[in-house]
Amino acid sequence: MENLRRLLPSAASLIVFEAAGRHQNFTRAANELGMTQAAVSYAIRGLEEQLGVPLFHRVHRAVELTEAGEKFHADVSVGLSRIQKSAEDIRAKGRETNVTLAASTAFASMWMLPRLNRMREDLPEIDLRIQTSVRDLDLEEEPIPLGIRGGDPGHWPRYHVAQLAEEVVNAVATPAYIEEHGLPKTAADLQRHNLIHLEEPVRRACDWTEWFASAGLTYPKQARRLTINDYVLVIQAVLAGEGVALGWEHLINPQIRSGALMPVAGHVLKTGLAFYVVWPRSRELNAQAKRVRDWLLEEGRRDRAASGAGE
Amino acid sequence: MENLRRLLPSAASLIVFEAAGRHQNFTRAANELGMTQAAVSYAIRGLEEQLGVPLFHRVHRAVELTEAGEKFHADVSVGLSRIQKSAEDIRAKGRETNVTLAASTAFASMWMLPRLNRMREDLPEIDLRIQTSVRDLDLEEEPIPLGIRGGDPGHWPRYHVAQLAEEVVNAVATPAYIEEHGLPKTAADLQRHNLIHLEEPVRRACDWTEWFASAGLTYPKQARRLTINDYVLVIQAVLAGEGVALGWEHLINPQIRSGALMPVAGHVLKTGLAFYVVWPRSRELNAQAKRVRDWLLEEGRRDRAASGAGE
DNA sequence: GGTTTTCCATAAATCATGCTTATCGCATGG
DNA sequence: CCATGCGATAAGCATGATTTATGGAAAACC
Repeated sequence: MENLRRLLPSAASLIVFEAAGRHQNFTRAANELGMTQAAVSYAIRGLEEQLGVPLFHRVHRAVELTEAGEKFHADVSVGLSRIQKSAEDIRAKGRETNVTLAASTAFASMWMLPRLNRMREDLPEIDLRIQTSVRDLDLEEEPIPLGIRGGDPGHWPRYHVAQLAEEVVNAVATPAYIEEHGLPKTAADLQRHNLIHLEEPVRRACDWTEWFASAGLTYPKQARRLTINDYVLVIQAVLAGEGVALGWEHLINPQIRSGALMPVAGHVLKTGLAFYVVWPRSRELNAQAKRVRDWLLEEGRRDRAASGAGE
Repeated sequence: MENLRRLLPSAASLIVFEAAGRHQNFTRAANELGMTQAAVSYAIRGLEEQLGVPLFHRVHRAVELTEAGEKFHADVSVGLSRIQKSAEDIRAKGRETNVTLAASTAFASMWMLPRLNRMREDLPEIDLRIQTSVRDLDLEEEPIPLGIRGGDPGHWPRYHVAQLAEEVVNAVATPAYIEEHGLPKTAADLQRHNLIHLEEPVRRACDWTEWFASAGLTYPKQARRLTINDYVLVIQAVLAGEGVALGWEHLINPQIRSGALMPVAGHVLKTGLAFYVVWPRSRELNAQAKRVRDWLLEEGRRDRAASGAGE
């Protein structure tokens, strides 16, 4: 196989030839390509010299492909169109401005939502789309580059992971509730309060039993028990003054900082697990997704710093 | 569909990319292409800017294709190799130096053979191959660009034709024969001579009957009759002093000029037909075949001029 | 039939881009 | 720790692509 560069030193003339052959007319080809007729003539002549064979008959005031030109044109068309299509696909993909993030409704509404404005400021050209679902999606199957997951990364060997926040579980209530029912100073105090339960149907979430256990207590049998199957609704119930619930620190930090919620009982549960930004190893993040990922992680760091400073 | 030239202004970088992707190594690609590593780096960077997507990971002291690069490389490889193959085919065909000419054995040995040296001088780089056959070949079926035919071009509408020589039929003998048997001054004289007959099995050829008729005579019943089925052998028989035969002027001109044969009886038959160089309309002559055709025609003109001057 | 139009080819001049040279940086491995 | 290997980068250059300007020839038009 000959060296392609020696065979076709002026690859650009292939493009010219393709257009010229298609039109069988140099002037029109020149128009299409945004160049002059003379340049087309020059390019074709060069190609003919390279190949040692005329590609066009010059006849009347027109040109038409020779037999060799016809054949070559067919092949060049096919070859170039394949390359062109590929280039267009790649460019289109590179230009895509939307990045989809798979997350739980809790994360979406309690972590992302308060930060969307900031994100719009930092990454104005990125169109973030949040895909919420009841169970963690398999990103390898979905056309989704990024996800948020809580748990043990050892269970997701097919994903890259970057930690966003530790799993820290607080008992929280509103100032109004505390005013009415008194402040539970210890975990033991809490056993007399209205505890709101999350019954997460799919994802793992710690419950009061676990929380009390971590405080060295057992979960109190209690009459006034409210169970809700959605974390967002649990927090809304707390905000409505219905009682005390467990809240993931990274999700309720904004409300704690604003004073809407207060941690109570002086005990937190650190499960040793964490929440992660994840993306499949099988694909590559495009530039935009990378920026979103980095922004999320940076935001996580900012949040930790803010909490740390606040303590 | 976007303008390909805007999409890929530097088409040459495709070739560079193909090599670089194949080697996954810029330095080696540069070697293969006969350029410097810097140029490869530059070309790839340009392509990446065009596409808006990195094509290679720069890692350690190496590069490897990104996902996008991988895909693009596959398409570029296929596309370019198709074009390359086509270009190679065309070049090979253009470089072919052999030209085949289909002709009768008579034309081959009596017209071409004496001129081969001259042709080798005039067209030294062309390797002429003469294909002789008993019947005129169908050049559209055979991979033969040029042929020699005698007859009426109206019968070959699918061929381009260019006249090489009129059909002029002479009665000829050797000086030795004339010395021995006396010079036939008229056609009538010939009726007492040893007439050698050609019995052409396939191609049309005029015979003594026709010749005498054109002279206003009838073919003489004659005892000493020699019939040969090959024109070359007929002439050889004449040269051997066996008698008088009919000879196509354009074929025996060399011998007439050299004195080896002499036209006798003061009568020639012009049939109104002619001999032609022919080539099929369905294909195009390549450059070499054209040169051979033009040389043949020029040689025909030279021959006529020489005969005309000689008269 | 002459004039105009419409093609392509060609020559000269210009411009730009692709390429080279030279150098640096960085990571690896002896 | 230095040598080696490989890429990136910057600056300058040269070639080749492109333009402008012109000519020619066939066809179309009046």
